[in-house]
Amino acid sequence: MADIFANISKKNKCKLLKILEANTHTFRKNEDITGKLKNENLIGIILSGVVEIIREDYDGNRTLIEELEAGNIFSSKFSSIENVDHTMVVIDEATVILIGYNEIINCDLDKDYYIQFMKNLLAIFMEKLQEKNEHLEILSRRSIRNKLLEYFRVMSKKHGSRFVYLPFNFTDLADYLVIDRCAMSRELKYLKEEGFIEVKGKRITLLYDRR
Amino acid sequence: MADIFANISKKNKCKLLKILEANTHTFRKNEDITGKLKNENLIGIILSGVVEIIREDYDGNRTLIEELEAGNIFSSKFSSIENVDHTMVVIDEATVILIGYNEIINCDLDKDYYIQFMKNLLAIFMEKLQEKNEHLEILSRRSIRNKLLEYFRVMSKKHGSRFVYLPFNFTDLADYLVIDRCAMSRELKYLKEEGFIEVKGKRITLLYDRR
DNA sequence: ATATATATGTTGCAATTGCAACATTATGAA
DNA sequence: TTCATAATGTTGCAATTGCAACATATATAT
Repeated sequence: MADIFANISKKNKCKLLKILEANTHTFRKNEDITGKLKNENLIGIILSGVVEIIREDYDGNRTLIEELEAGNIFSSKFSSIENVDHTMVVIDEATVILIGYNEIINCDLDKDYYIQFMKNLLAIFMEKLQEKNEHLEILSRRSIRNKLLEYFRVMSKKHGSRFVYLPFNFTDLADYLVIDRCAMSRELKYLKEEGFIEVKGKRITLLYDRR
Repeated sequence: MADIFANISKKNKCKLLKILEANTHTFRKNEDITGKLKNENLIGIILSGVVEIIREDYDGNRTLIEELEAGNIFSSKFSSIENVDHTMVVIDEATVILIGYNEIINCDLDKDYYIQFMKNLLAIFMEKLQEKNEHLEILSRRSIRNKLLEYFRVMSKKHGSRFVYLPFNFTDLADYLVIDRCAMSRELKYLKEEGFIEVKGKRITLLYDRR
C-alpha cells in the first residue's frame, strides 16, 4: 500500500499530525478493537502490524472482509464495521494513527505538505478500491474451483510469479472466498490430483498456464 | 454520489478543467465504450446518464459489477475493466469528463479550488468504497434468501423506507447478487408466499421488521 | 399495428456444495 | 515436555442451487 507520508519531510509530518490532532495507539495481539474505532469520524492508518475485519452471522458463518497491513486505512465511514456482526481483531500487535475526518476536510491549509498528504490519501483509496474489486471479482465466480483459480490468478499476477504465498491460513481463505472450508479442502485435493497445483504449507505452485 | 465540483465556482471550475486538460465526451445508448476508456491513466467522471460495468465468462454467466450514475467515477486504475471479459456499456446516454490521473497528481497548484477538488474526490472515493463494501456484504451471505434479504436491508436503510425500488431489472439483480435468475425467481416466490415481501413491478415492500 | 427481442415466471432434475462427524497434525502455552 | 487448542484433512449424505426447457408477458423497433 502506498505510503501516506510519501514525499513529506519528517518535520512537516510532525506539523501535519499536530494540525490534524492525530493520536497514535498500539493494540495488543488478539485484542478486539471494534468498540474503540466505531467512531463515525475517525480514520485509522495502520503503521505496523495486522488487523482483520471479520463478519460472523448467527449461524456461525465467518467472512473475512479485509486484512489490513501497514499502510492500509479504515474507518466506519467506508469500511464495513458499523454493523453489530462485524469485528476488528488484532492479528499481530498493531500501531495505528487515528485522525478525525473533519480535521482533514475542514483543514484550511494551502501548504505543500498538506496537498501532498491529500494526494497520498487519494493513492491509497485507489489501491483499496482495486483490492475490493479483486475480492468482488473472485466472489463473482460461480463454483468453488473457479473461486480458487481466480484467487490464484489475482495473487499470481500481483506478485508476478507462479508461486502463491497465502497471506493467511486455509480456514481464513475459505472465509475470504465465502465457501465451506471442508468443501474447499476437497476441491483443493481434486486440483492437486488433476495436476493443476502443488501445495506445500502456505505456498501454492501453479502448474498450469496462467495466461 | 457527492458532487465533484461542490464548493467550486463556475469560473474556477473552468480554470481547473483547462489546467487538468479535461475532455468531455457524450456516448450513445447501448454503446460499448470499453475500448475507449481502457487507458491506464484516465479517470472518468459521469456527468449524466447511466453506465454499467459487466463481466461475462465463457459459460455466459454475467456479473453486474457496478452501475455508474451521475457523480460516479471510474478508471482502469481502480475499476475492474482491464480484463478481457469486462465490458462498459451505456445504459442511458451518458456524458463523461475524462481527466488524466497524472495531471491530477502532478498538478503543482496550491489554489483553493484545486484543494477543494481533491477534497471532493476523496469524498467520492469514500462513498464508492462504501458501496463496494455493501456489495461484498451482500455476496458474503450463504444462501439466495439471505442475499436477497441483505440486499433489501441495505437498500431499505439507504432510503429509510420499507419500500425498495430496484435500480435495475430482475435479470440484472440476479447478476448483481451472483445467483441464477430462475433460482432467484423461485426464492422471491417463496418470500411472497411466506408474507415477507410484496412485489409490484420494481417496487418491493418489506413486510417484516427491518431492525 | 405488428413483429421481434427481451424480460419474467415456472418446475423437474441433476450437480454442487454445505454440514456433520470424525481422524490427524500443528501450534502454542504452562 | 505435556497438555490443550486450533488448524487441517476426509467423506457420506442431505439440501440448495443451477440448468434446461418451457410459457407468458412486456418492451422496443419498424
